[in-house]
Amino acid sequence: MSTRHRLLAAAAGALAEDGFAAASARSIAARAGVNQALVFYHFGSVADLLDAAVRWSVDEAVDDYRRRFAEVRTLPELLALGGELHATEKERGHVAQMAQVMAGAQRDPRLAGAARYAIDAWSVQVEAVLARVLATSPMSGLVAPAGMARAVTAGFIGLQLYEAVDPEAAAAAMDALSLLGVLAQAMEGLGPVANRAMRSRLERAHRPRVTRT
Amino acid sequence: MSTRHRLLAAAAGALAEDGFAAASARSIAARAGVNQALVFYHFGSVADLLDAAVRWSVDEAVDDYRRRFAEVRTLPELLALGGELHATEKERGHVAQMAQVMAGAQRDPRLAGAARYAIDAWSVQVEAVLARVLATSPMSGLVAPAGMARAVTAGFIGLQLYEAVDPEAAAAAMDALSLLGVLAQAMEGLGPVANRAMRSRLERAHRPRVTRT
DNA sequence: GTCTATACATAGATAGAC
DNA sequence: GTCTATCTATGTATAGAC
Repeated sequence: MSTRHRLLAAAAGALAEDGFAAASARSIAARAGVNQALVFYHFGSVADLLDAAVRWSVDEAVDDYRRRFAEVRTLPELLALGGELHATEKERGHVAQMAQVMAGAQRDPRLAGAARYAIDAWSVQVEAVLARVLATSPMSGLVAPAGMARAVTAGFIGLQLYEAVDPEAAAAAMDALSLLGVLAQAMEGLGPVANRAMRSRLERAHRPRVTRT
Repeated sequence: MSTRHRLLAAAAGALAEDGFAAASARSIAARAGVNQALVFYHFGSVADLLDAAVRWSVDEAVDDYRRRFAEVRTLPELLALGGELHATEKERGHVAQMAQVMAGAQRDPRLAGAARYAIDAWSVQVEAVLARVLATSPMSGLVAPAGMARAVTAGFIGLQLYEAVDPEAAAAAMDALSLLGVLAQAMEGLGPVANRAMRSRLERAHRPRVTRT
């Protein structure tokens, strides 16, 4: 394993486990078992290293899940996969890492670029699933899969942050969310008549956007 | 305005605008226009000041919205209020501040306490609305308002983080979310027969929890 | 490519004058 | 209560030996 590679992995780990604020050149180098100066030799700056590490590790993580996403056919399946992803990635730290990157990105444009890259990478997967899953639903054509996918991904990151703050409450939140999938799924099997009725209700309710004054 | 008070406000502002990593005793004191040593005189440590500032500012923010939450009667209204809150608080920085606190909380137990306090404060408001709004819905009794409220609040924070990373995409995500409210609202007006049908579908689908092997 | 050594900025925190 | 001055630790980054 090359030093460059070790630094990438160490930076990703430092972000996930120690957080953005503690991801210094010294702590990353120590984690990688190499000298601190090599951070600057290989990547120029800590920000550059973090940027590279996020892109690298997000590519790896998404690759691992690409097949799983492709198998999803229903919304509850998507939520089940989300729950599984939540559990696995809590150990591996990929999503926690993203949360840290997004927090750091609030003031660092370079990290913001990495965060955009990461969210897009995950969202593209979710979007493909949503487009497939919602095609036969009364919601089809009314909801933009791209926007919904971003909402799902961003919301998921919020939940991941919450997980570290209050594990029990976060678990209760995940449980409650599973109902949304059940709800959408229940709409699927309504039959053509009820389906059309539901759809017309949705269209009528959706057009005049809700505005409060 | 007392020095103590100025420090609280400055700490809240530093968190929201400069981020957790940049919220140092010196930068906060500069923002408050007081000497750096006063942070330690009044609060003992930076972590203690941040903790106090978060609790103080969350109490203020929630107070501002208490009445508005109490007026909400439907899910689309809740989402509309959420959108408005998103817009106003982006300027005031209360939710961005929470995002920073949650990011910092990943490794700092004291900040984790503040984060729990903050999420609970918002969630209690959301929970009351959800309990009221869902009472007449086919979902009543199936979804735990407490868990759902936490999911909404945590997800909202994720969206707020996303806002700084990719404003256009975040706006698209908010738009897509508004459909969820419309969806639930459309279920409300289905009439008693369809309502019961929907409810039985939900109950059947919900009981045997979706598990993938 | 990797190391040691070091320059320099900024962090948290405290002592003591006022 | 507030200030100046200072200690100490840690951060980024670079120069130069190997």
